[in-house]
Amino acid sequence: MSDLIEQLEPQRRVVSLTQHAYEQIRRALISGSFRPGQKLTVRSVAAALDISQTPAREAIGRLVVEGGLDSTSTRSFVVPTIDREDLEEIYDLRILLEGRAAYFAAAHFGRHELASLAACQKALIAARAEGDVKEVLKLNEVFHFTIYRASGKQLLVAIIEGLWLRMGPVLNQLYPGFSDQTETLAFHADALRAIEQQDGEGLRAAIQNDLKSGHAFLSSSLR
Amino acid sequence: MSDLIEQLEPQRRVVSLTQHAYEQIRRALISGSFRPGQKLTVRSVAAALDISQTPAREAIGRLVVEGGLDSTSTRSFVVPTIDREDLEEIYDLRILLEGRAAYFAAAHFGRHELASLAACQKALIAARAEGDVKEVLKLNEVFHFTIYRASGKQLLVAIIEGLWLRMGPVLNQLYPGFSDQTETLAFHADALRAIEQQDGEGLRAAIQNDLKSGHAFLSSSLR
DNA sequence: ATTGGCTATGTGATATACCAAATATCGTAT
DNA sequence: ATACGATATTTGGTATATCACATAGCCAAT
Repeated sequence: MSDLIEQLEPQRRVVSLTQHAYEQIRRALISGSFRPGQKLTVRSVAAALDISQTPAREAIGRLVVEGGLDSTSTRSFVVPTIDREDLEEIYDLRILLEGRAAYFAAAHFGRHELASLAACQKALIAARAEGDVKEVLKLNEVFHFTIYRASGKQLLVAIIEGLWLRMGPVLNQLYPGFSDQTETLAFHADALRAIEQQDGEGLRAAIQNDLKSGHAFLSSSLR
Repeated sequence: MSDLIEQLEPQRRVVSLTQHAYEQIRRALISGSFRPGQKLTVRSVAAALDISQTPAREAIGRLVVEGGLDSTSTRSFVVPTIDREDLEEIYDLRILLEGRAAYFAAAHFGRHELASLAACQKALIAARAEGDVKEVLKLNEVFHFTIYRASGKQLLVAIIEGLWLRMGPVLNQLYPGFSDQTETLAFHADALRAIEQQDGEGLRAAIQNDLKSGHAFLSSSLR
């Protein structure tokens, strides 16, 4: 009897429309699908996702408190524009926090996770060779967060996600050049080596070097 | 003509009901007015604030994405319960980030801000003497955030606020003892001295010592 | 051609009705 | 008395109507 019960499917949890809309917009922001300054209206989001205004409005409101969207004092919502000062503060924190997550992750990596990380790096190299910028950015994200999540520090990872959320739109502006950077691959290789040796400080350094090179590129690109 | 225009009031901006509800609940959470495990329903919030369900629901949803409330898989919202592991991670990050904000703040303090900070400390001593725990917690918050905001790092301060949001409910559990701690006052005095001398490292140390003593207390209290 | 105002339209905010699912209540059968 | 099941109630989720305000476009008057 209990065997049968174990097998039964627990009735697929249909995620709420609000949650779905929230995740869709959030993902689009992180992946740089939106342009800074782009305007969003409740009705346009509702229409695009074929839902009513209530869940669309809730999703937008949630992103506003996270800083993923701005609520202009006038009546509309826009994708935030990042100025140089913002960029400096974001990268300061990214270097600090992502470095920290990487440090803790080194001790927790299993064989399986390391293998999937190596596969990710391989795919990233291939995507870059093909000039598939969208894919490069996506795989870069997977690479980094695979490491961060291995730290086991959920709160830390959540904060880092919030920083990527704010970064996303600038990638839209700049990613044709951003994804072309060659140093990234070398730093990722350093990271893989550090993980194999369970070298926390080495992993921290590799990740921080990766971020610093990205920062240098964006900083010079941003006028 | 332009003089007159300067003087005109820009028509006071009535904050939306959603925003108001959000701020009310958030403040209640940070100040420890809610008990961990306490249940919130959309209708009860709407009734308490005398608003309809829509803004109440939006306010709750926003706090859920911030981690200030939990959305139990079943249909209801609860004030999160913090376990020991959560507490450790929160304090790790608080010590890191609040220390950092304090460090940057030391260089930016003006005469005026220092005076108001000293006044805050004086009030805190008085409130503690009277055993007014609510007031002690409130003034302690003002003291800390006056420093953090002086750093000029808006994003950093926002992240720190998010950590206080998660801390709030445990204060409810424990604050009778928490607000009785005597070390806090000494560390605050250290902080004031460090600010006078524009000693960033000293200010960082003072704040971190304050947090560490609080952590030690909570950690031993939490079973 | 410029200025002023009127109108139409778009938009966020709120209230409310309704639904489905979860929970609570209560009665019945053994 | 206890366990089970049917019914009632609560509750979150969604859609929609309505309101107030902002913006844009247009027209007329000077």
